[in-house]
Amino acid sequence: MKLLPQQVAWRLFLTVHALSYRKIDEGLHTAGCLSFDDYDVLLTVNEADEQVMRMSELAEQVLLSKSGMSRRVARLVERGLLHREQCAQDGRVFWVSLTPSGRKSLGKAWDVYSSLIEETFANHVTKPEAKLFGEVFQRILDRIGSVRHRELLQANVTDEPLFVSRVLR
Amino acid sequence: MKLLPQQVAWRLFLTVHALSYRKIDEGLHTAGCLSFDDYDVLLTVNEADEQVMRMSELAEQVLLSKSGMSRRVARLVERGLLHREQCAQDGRVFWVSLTPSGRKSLGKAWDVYSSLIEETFANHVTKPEAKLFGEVFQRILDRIGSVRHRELLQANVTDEPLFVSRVLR
DNA sequence: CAATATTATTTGCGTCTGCAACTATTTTTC
DNA sequence: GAAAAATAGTTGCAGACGCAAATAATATTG
Repeated sequence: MKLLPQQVAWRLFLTVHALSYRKIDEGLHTAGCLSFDDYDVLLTVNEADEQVMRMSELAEQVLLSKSGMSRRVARLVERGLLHREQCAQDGRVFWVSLTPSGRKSLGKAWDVYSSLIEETFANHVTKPEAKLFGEVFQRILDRIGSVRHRELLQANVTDEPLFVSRVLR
Repeated sequence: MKLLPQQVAWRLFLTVHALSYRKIDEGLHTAGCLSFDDYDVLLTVNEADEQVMRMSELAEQVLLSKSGMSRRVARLVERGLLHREQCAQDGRVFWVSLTPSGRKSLGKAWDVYSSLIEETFANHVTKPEAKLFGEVFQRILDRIGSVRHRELLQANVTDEPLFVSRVLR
């Protein structure tokens, strides 16, 4: 049985993801940074309009269940990285935002994370290759992805300090 | 702050992975197939020499902890998909192999899985693009990956019935 | 060849997760 | 404007994981 190049690419895609994911998660851990998972939550809040998000939005974007996010945020609040405040207008809603300490942790993690991206991925891909990757991945997202993720991508051309998210698992 | 094309590619890479992974896992589930995780275990055994593996090898290749694999295999044995037998020469070792039922489940899952790969990935990538992807991903694996994974790749050119593994998480 | 070290696997324990049930707070409806 | 429906978030519970300790079997060593 012969595999198509697309199938081979898929398999390699999965393998590269698994390996680089592990390496980066390990790297962040040994540098004493946020875990990849926590990084993603803080980053998502940081990228939100007004840098504030409600629990359910956060859960949806990070692709964690509501209950999972509820507990994750509780831990991050506990650690002083997030702030969680009941909405005055609608008592059902809770607004989550970064604390100064959370912002600092995010920045520190990004320093480490960005060099790990280079190490495990960017250094092995030429610029034109990367551009093609971006183009094809974007095409895939446009076809299979939700609107939400397309918006996220737009952020890449703004002028603000930026972090690269793993966006979900 | 401006991101390099490699960084943009990385972010899109993660996003595509997260979305397609979810879609495929869901698809397998609704079709009543093996979960992605279990599929990976059965596939790894199926690809092993003599279609037999020891626990620790299996854990290493699927990137699961030894304890995790111990329990996962126990469940799969329970369900009649794997066979687990103590080695006669070395009583510390346990050989894991597919049962006929396990082989059948694997085949059925591949039918579903392969069409899900098309849907979420392959259909959106041209052959030349896929070839470039394969080339670049292989390059990355050669530089950051272990020998083990390179070997896995060779399998893609054999004549045997083949499955594409997600190989790890 | 018995005591010790090493190797392969499993178990105890604490953590994190998702689902479904629950609580709390609006919003709708009649 | 009170009862019912809807919405936002949290908790109970059971499943799965990783780490470190425990077990079981073989290998080494003096």
